[in-house]
Amino acid sequence: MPERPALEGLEAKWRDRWEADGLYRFDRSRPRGEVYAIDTPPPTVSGSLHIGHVFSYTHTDVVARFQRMRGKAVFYPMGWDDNGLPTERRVQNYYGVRCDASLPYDPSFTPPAKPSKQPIPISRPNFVALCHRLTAEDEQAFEHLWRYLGLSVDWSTTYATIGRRAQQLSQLAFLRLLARDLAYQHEAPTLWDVDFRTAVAQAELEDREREGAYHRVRFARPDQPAASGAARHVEVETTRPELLPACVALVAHPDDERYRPLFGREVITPLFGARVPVKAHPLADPDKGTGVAMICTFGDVTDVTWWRELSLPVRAVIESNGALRPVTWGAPGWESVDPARAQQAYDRLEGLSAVKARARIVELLAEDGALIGEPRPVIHNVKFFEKGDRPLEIITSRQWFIRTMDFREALLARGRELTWHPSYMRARFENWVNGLAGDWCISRQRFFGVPFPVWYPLAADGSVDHGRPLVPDERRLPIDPSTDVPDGYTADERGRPDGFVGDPDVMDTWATSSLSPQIAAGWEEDPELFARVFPMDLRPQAHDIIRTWLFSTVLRSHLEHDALPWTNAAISGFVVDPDRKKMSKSKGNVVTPLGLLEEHGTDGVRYWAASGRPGADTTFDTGQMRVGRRLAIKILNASKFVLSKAESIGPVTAAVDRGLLTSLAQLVRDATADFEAYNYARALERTESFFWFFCDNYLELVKSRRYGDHGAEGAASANGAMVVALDAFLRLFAPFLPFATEEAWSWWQDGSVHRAAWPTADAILAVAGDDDGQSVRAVEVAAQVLSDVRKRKSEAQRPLKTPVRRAVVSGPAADLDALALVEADLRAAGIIERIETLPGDVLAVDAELVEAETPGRETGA
RNA sequence: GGGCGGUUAGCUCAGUGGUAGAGCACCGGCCUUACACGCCGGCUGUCACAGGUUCGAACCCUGUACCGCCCA
Repeated sequence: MPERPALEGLEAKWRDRWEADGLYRFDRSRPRGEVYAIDTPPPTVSGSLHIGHVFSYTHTDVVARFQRMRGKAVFYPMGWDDNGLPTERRVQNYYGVRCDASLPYDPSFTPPAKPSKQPIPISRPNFVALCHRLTAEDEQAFEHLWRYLGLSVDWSTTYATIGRRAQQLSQLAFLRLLARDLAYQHEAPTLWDVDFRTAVAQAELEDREREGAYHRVRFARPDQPAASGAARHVEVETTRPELLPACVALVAHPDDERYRPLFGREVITPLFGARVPVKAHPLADPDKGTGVAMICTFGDVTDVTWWRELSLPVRAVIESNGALRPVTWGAPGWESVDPARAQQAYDRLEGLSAVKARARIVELLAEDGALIGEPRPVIHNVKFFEKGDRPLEIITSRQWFIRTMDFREALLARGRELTWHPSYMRARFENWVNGLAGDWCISRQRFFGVPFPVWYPLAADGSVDHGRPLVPDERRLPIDPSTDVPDGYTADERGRPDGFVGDPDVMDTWATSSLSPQIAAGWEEDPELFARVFPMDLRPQAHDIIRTWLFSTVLRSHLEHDALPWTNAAISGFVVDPDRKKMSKSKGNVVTPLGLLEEHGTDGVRYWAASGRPGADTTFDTGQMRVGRRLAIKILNASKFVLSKAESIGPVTAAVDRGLLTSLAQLVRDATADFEAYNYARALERTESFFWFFCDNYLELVKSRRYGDHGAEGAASANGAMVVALDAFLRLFAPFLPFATEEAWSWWQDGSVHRAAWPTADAILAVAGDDDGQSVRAVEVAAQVLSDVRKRKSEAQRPLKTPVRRAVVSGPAADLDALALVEADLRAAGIIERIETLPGDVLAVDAELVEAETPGRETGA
């Protein structure tokens, strides 16, 4: 036991000891009922660690430590999410390279020491190798922080979402779904990012407000004879006039009297002279614009709905890079009343991006006289890929999907079966499931990801036969169809007529992350482990990815195992700055986690994090970290005091001691109930509050007695109670403040506090003996009187060691009886020479201090 | 526009029907032999607003305002 206990250095000391002792190793010999399994969120290693990570991972660790102390074998793996776009982007910037899938593998390639300005094009295998190389470095930095934070992860159980095992399982699970027709391939309009040139899923969308303008455009009505006097035009407002060549119909609400006469008739598009029908559909909003809208293939998701439900043809103009593609007007599907004029107009748009084409077509329409008035500016919501910079387009392409819509009701039922902490977070899940618009698109046209384990036969004419995919035997997985060869073929048949070709796509990262429980639990690889840990007990995560990670994991588990992947979901909030804004890099308000841990001590930072209730957004507050640090130091000092003269331990007989332990037993009950309800913050608050009472009042009350001033028996009772209390406090605080508690524990106990049993009320009450309520009251009365005496001294501005000549305590008889039990302790703690009592209604104290000595003249400055 | 959460002391937050709380900050005092990284004491309120239920409401119900998040 050190002379002056300190927190400095405890993190490194215990981190190394825990690792050496294998303290957090999972004991896989234990039966399922004695296991607590956690589906840890794999952090994105290409991103930077921020305070939000420290916050939410601490919550999980607190729960893990509690469960471990309750005797569970805790399965607490760590994954690294290195799969997908964020890594690609980081590798591109870090090494100055660009992936070109058409290049052959160069085994001798090494990246330049300094990234060149002009990105070096490299093959996909070379690019993937660099991804693996960089993520390996990133993982080390993450692991260092996690260990410094004291996460009780079993570091022998790690996985990476791009690792061999994750690839194998992603492919295996995909093939199983394919065999059951739960995964399918389909050519359909799909959300598309024109910069990343990939499909994206509904879950990856976000709305952003953008400035736009309504352009009023005039369509001709050939059904009205020139002489009739009726309107010969119909006017449409659109924010995307550049899609006019892709217009396939107009649409209005079925009840809209203005347009009812037009339904079933045709109008003619300006500039391009295409005849398009006017249709009725309830999704058309009579209050928007002129009440009649253009249906283009495809301007937005509503266009897709109209196109499908009204059985319209496709006339697509946007290419995968976002530019307007070449079109031959007059050809089948591009009929026009004046093909030459249409071509002339279109030639001025071809090759332009959507934004440039918009400006150009506005000029053309104005020249033509088809543009009515000036464009009317609006602020409207535009759909973006959450990682993208330009608005999403909708492009028809061949993609892989997992069936989702068929299971809407089943998923809602799974959501009800899951226990949510806090419970109201389930509404987020239900909102999302109810709002699903289509099956889950899982294919991405990218490079760094899990490939689809599929090839296609080539026909004699070289065309790809997507209808008969070639799949490998499961035992071959993982495979890369761009280098591996399907059974029955040879490598030189790749790309040749009657040969084969690999599927070029990779899977959405969520298609892998949604299998995190299966990957960690050894599905189809380690059946014994899998049976012990799956379904898991806990999924901890933040609320922003309920629609992605939580949803997709529930879906995969439902489809594959007909079960929930876990029984509890603990949803943590965000860390916000004092203005209630989310802390994020783009807002420039992030702080480096390691610096915080060093400044305030890990226990101090963990205290702040653990004070955040499940689901609650929590203010970044270094003040709370300082409070936590102070608490950790207090634990060390109080431990030192309790242990310093604790040789004589005997039966706990004194009223103060018995009362303290009786209250402590209640604390243990309450804190345990809090933990069982995942309300760790409440458990911490209770424990902390009682601990300060223990230090400030109980320890002061028994100090004199435990030093032997009132005989050996009294000292033995005090020591007995203090040691029991300290033992319980260290255990109760251990999940929150693992370093300070372990340090204090090591001064007098064998083994680690983190492997010690969670305290029980019964064990403490066995020491305290039967309580008639009087001993608990005696402690309260003593604390009250002591406080009043201190107040008297404080108001007189006298030192606390000033003796009290006489204290008159008035109060109800029961309180005065209780007082008698603690009088000796109270007189010693308050330095009270004599205590007198008077009957009264409420407890009150009148204290008379000894006279102040005549202050002698101070000498010196 | 829909859903969810929040609004309590200067700040950060507890508080599920029974006398409004804690910590921080602030002010004053104390080197009391575990701790000056400490201790003692003090100050601080229209519990967002308006109705309702109840013997009694910060808490339950209805509505409003504002803040935040999610989804259209």
